Amino acid sequence: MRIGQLARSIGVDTQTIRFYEREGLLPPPDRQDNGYRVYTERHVERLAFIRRCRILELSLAEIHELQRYQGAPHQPCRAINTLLDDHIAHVRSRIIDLQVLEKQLVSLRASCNDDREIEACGVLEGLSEGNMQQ
Amino acid sequence: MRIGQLARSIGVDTQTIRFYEREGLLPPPDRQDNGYRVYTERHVERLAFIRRCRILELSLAEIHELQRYQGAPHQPCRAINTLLDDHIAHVRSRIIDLQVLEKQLVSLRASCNDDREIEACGVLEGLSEGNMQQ
DNA sequence: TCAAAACCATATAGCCACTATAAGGTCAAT
DNA sequence: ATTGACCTTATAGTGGCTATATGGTTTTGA
Ligand SMILES: [Zn+2]
Ligand SMILES: [Zn+2]
Ligand SMILES: [Zn+2]
Ligand SMILES: [Zn+2]
Repeated sequence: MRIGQLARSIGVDTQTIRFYEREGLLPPPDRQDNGYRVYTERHVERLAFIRRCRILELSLAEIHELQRYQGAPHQPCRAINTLLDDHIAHVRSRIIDLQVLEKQLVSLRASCNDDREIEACGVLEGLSEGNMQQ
Repeated sequence: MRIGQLARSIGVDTQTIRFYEREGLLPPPDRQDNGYRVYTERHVERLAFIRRCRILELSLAEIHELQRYQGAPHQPCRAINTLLDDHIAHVRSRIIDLQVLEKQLVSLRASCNDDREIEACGVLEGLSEGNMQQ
């Protein structure tokens, strides 16, 4: 299986596959005589794993860590669960930040209707005056 | 006022100020004979404006656009309000994405307790099998 | 008085996870 | 013979900074 077929089967760009190889997330495949990469079923699974992690917005570093754990199957799995807990905490904290942000933005937006001159725009005034909490 | 004092008064790094100047968000200040930048009260206000926008996570491009509007004070302000509406829409859509993500992560986490070998880790299994929606 | 500390300058590279572009080699079908 | 689809490497760009290197200037104080 060549790179284009692998890319289509998983739904990523060929560039991304080469990028993962450079980053050490995908093992370097064998090459044909002409230099073309040849992938196996293992590469397909490995790439699918990476993509599932990325959909969950795990970082490449976190994925790398998970791959290291996979290499030591008889260790306790607590580190993996902790990694996920930390990631969940990041996501939750980001949600809260954005919810605060949304409130501020909505309140700012409420300070203007659409029928003013820029000079009198409530939004621009709100941004220009220092009445912002934090 | 030199760059360090400006930086401290607003709470940014001097590098950031030079960066904003390069990006065209802060007008280039006058220079002393030794080449040091000299800022005025206008620069302070302009930098404070940028930072308030950044706290609301407006992009530098959006801030640039707002600054262009400020230069045409007798135009109608609808474009500004629309810019903010679009930004609010981005934020809301990101919140929803992250909430979906959080649910998926929590459900994945629930598939493992802390007392297994990596081989049997529910989290790793969940990531390795293709049972993910989307 | 003179050296250290604090400040300023520019240029360059790194962060993250890709994405885009350039310039070219390989292969099958028309 | 040429098109088109595919493959290769190398390099640069995205955003919004932040860090580092290297060197000039000013201020402080022993
Ligand atoms: Zn994470
Ligand atoms: Zn308005
Ligand atoms: Zn926006
Ligand atoms: Zn586990």
